[in-house]
Amino acid sequence: MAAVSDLNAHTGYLLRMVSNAVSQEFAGKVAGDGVTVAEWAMLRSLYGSDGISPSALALKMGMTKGAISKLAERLAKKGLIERTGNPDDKRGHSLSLSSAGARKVPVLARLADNNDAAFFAVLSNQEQGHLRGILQVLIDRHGLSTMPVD
Amino acid sequence: MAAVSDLNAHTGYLLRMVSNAVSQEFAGKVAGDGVTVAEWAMLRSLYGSDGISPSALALKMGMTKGAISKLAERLAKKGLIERTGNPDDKRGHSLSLSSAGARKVPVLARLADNNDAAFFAVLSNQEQGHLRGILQVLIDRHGLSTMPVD
DNA sequence: GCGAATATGTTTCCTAGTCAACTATGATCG
DNA sequence: CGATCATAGTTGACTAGGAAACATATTCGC
Repeated sequence: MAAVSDLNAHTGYLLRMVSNAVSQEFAGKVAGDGVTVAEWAMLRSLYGSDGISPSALALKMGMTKGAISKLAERLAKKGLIERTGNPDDKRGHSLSLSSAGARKVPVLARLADNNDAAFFAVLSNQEQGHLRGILQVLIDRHGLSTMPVD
Repeated sequence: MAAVSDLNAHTGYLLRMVSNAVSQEFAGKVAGDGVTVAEWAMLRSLYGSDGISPSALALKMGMTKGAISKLAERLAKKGLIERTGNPDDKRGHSLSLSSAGARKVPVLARLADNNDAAFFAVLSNQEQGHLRGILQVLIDRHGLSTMPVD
């Protein structure tokens, strides 16, 4: 083996390549709807968790509260979500989908479904299952599922 | 099935979670050596391709030339690489490791090896092989290996 | 009940990358 | 040869996110 092993040899590196490719492809598809991948993720997270607080959402989405703050700002400006103050705790806010946002989610969800299906279609059903299983093991063992997505 | 399928259900989503986790862990480890993940990737790419042009490197690393330009700027400022003009074609430049940079690569390579091994150690050898195989299929079928890393 | 610790969001500064405009140089073709 | 076209690299405007400082607001301990 070489002293400096091939960068390609790292599984983490392969993972990053593939992950970037999926995301990038999806980014192109949702761009037509005027949203970014991160924005879609937030809209999706709000669907079903309406009225959640920014910090809870940060936990759920695996992002910092600063990032959520800015993301929410952008979505509010686009009229897709609404921010309201909490009367009980004046520090707290509530994030929820606007009606325009709520209408957009199913459309984007369909895009996401299609994108995923198309990208992984080059694998057999068995391989797809294998991949998902292995990823799930990694997620569990590394405690990555801090987010109770549903 | 729900009208809006679970975001967790998308394989691309799982992939992104795991990929981010590996990268982030590695980022923490190389931070002690004063470099970022992107900087390490460039140093590693230069090792063995000394004197490569910025645009060739962009192709190899799957980044835009603008990104390479800025990355090179940072590394040059840290004294880890050197930029020299090309006498034949006054447009072209050559990037190469400085001696300090060359000394740093093996150290970082060892860190990368360890990080990868540790992260995927929760999988059996067979599972690791499976994962790599599947990722390689995805990379091949989607034409992602534009980069002749070696 | 009042001071200290804690929680919530926002803001600022930084890294990181894309895209597109731009500059400078080189190549091609009439 | 010279106009046009192509290529190399840099730069600026922008999106995106993390880390930490910050301003409020709340709660806890005494």
